[in-house]
Parts: sequence; C-alpha cells; structure tokens
Amino acid sequence: MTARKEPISRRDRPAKPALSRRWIVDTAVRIMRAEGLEKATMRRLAQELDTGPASLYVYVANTAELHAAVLDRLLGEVDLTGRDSEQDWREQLRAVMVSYTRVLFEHPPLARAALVARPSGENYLRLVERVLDLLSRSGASREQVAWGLDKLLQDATATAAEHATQGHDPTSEDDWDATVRALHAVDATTHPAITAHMPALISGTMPDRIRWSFDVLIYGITHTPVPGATD
Amino acid sequence: MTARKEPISRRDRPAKPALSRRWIVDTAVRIMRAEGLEKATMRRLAQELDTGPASLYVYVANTAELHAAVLDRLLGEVDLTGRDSEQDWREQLRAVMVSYTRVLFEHPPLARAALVARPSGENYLRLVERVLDLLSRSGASREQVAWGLDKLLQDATATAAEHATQGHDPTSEDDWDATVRALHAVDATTHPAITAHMPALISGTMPDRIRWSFDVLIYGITHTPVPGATD
DNA sequence: ACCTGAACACCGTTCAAGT
DNA sequence: ACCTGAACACCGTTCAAGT
Repeated sequence: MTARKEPISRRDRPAKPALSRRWIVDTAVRIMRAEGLEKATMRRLAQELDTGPASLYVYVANTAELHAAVLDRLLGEVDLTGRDSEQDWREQLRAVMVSYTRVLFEHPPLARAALVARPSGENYLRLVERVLDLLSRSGASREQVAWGLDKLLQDATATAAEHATQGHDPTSEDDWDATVRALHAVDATTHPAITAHMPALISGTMPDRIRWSFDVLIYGITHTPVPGATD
Repeated sequence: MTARKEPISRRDRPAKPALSRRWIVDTAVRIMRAEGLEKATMRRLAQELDTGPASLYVYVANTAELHAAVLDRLLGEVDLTGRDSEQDWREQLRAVMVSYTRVLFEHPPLARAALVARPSGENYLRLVERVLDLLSRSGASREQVAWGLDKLLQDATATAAEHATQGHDPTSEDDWDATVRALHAVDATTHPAITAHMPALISGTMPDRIRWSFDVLIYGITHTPVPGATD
C-alpha cells in the first residue's frame, strides 16, 4: 500500500487500474461493441490495458475462454421475462428465443464462438433455467425437455452464426449470393428437384424463417419421444 | 516451350507442377487430412507448392473461398444412394444425413467454415438435389420441403461444428466438461428446472441424439405449414 | 500479361528474467 | 511470489517490381 515510486509518475497519466479478469472482459466487450469481436484480441486488449499480452494469461486461459466470458456477459441482455399479458408458455418461450437470437445477430462472430466453446457462465445458466421451465410446461417428458433445450439454442445460435455479412457493406455480400446464383444456374435435367423447388428455396424473410423454425422445433420436440426414456 | 534455363536446374528437383486452382485445392485437402484444416493456410500451401503466398491469389479469392472449395471436395464423399432394400424415403433420407454428418464429424473446423461461407459447388448441389427429392416424397408442400432442407443441413452442420475435441487428446476436453460441471454445481433453490432435468441434460449417446434430432425435424417440418404459402 | 518477392500489419502463446 | 519484455512461430493480403 505504501507508495514506492515517485508521485510524479502518478500525475503523468490517470491511475492505471489494477488488472483483473473482470476488467479484461469489460474491455473486451467495449472493443467488440465498437469494432467487432475480431478486434478483441489478446494483443489489442493488452495494449488497451497498458501492459504486455503475457500479463493477460494470469487471468484468462486463452482466447476461447475470453470469448466465452464475453458471450456470457452479452447473454445478460437476453430478456427472460415474458409479457405479463401473455400466459401461454409457447409465446413466452418464443419471446425468450427471439431475444436470444437478436442478441447473437448483433455479433455473429460471438455466435460462432458459442458453437465452439460451450458457455457455462451465470447468464447462460439463467437462460437454460428459464427455457427448461417454460418448455416443461408443454407436458413433454423430462428427456424431451432436456434434449429439446439443446436443439432450440443450437438452432438460434447456428442461424446467427450463418448470418455472416462480415462488414455489412454491400460489396462483399457474395457469400449467400453465390449460393443463390448457383441454385438458379442449375440445369433442370440434372437437378429437377432444385428446379421444382426454386422459388421456395430462397423465399421468406428472416423473421418468417425464424418463426417457422421455432414452430417446427417445438412441434417436433413435444411429439417425438426420446429413445429408451422411462417416462 | 523452349528451355531458357540450364537443364541442370531441371534435374535438381522433380518438375514443379504448374499452379492451378485444382492443384491448390488438392494440396489443401491433403494437408487437412494429414494435419487438420487449421494447417491448410495460404502460407503453408504456398510453401508446399514451392511458391510465394501471393501466387495463390491468382486462383483463389481468399481463405474463406479456399475452405469452401475444400468442403465441396469433401462433400463428394457423402453417400447419396440409399440401400436398395430400403424403400422408405424417411430411412433413405436418414442414411444421407448420417453420411453427411459423418463426413463433417471427421473435420469439425470444416463444419464451422460451412456455417460461415455457404457452399455452392457441384457436390453441394448434388446433395441438395437428393435431399429435396427424398423430402418431397413426404407429401409436404414445396415451401416446407425447401425450408426444411435448410433446417436439416443446418442441424447436422451445427452438431458437427460443436463437436470440438480440438486435438482429441483427453487433456483439453475442458470445454463440454466445464458446462457439465456448471450444470451439476447449480443451486437447487435458484435453478430448480436445471436440477429437475439434470440427468437428462447430459444423457444420451451422440448417435441417439442425432437420430432423435432427425426425427424431431422431419416430424416438425412435415407438420408445420410455411406462413403465407399458397399450396 | 502474368506472376511473385518482399513488405505491411497483424496474430496466440511461452518462458526466462526481472521486481 | 508475482508479473512481463521479448521472443518464437506463425498468420492473410497487397502491390510494386520483375520476367
């Protein structure tokens, strides 16, 4: 606690805050919001925190763990309350999933990180608790509810992860466009099914597709028994 | 065609094959099989092809496009034929999806790449054609079949992408383990639903979960009409 | 016209050496 | 004991300059 260094160095710049896991994650979130997750690198973080990259490894094991921590922080923004007027578990669950999807849609690289490094923070557990609670009101078996949770979260996460639009500038939107072009360019003789389904393959707004996916999963989950389940 | 250089340099090493997109992708596939997709970098590829990295950009636009090409090459291994004895479209489709999943499971980084850079190569189109053909035999509407295709491929791709096991050495399996530990450590008072569903949340073998997911999706897809569909 | 050496602007992670 | 400078071993992509 006793100052060993010259007080002058203290006045030169604002007091450098002590490094901590919390402060590192806070900074990573700030950089991600301003410039995207890809800029929240160990080196950049160290620079921002006025230290060397090696120092960060005292508080986080590696980049994957850091990104998992950032994800959990973001999951705190998911709205878990249903509207009070809404009594139906299905619509409350839909609202939670829409909120979760919306949060991930703002940061697709984070959705991709979520597919690799499974989260396990407190906000993730809160989300899991809420989804299980709502889904169990369907009357489906415990096994169906438990396995169904994974499918719901996986579907939303994968949909957000696919939503590339790297810099959402229209110059580099070639990705989905290339697939659409390939589907259109297909020969009707060699690919009759693609030709027959052509308008529908690329139809639908994102909200419509997300709504339909949710309905598909809920219907499937509540009607498909888990193999070997005892109840 | 006329030799301008000393013949001696020709004898020093085997003739350097002419660069081509095909040869680049072949080499990337070879490196991926031997050491994983993460080693199939532009620089490593250039080294392997005895040139500088800049030369590759004459044939591939960037790393994402290269990985998409590698994925399409791998998709050539997906078994699209159902067994002859099997007449049921559902079981034939299941076999195709299991084969697709199996191919991606051998290279999870490729599954992750597939979620980002949508493929559009010939083997991808062959797979799409086959899945649409089989799924349309369910009698579901064109819209349900078209949107259902996306869900089936997305589910299998995301499941493979999640299957991290980076170097499949047991020392770094902390990832899913951490989630399991977090679920177990949860307080029964604050997280009653997690506690109630606990055994089921982590139960099930991968084949059982994959089989159930397929059944959930097929049931949901064939029973959920697409909003605003005309047929 | 076609190709590429060399440079630019970065990465993650480790470990010996400092305080 | 705790922290970190500097190094190691890489990246993707571009562009001026060569053949």
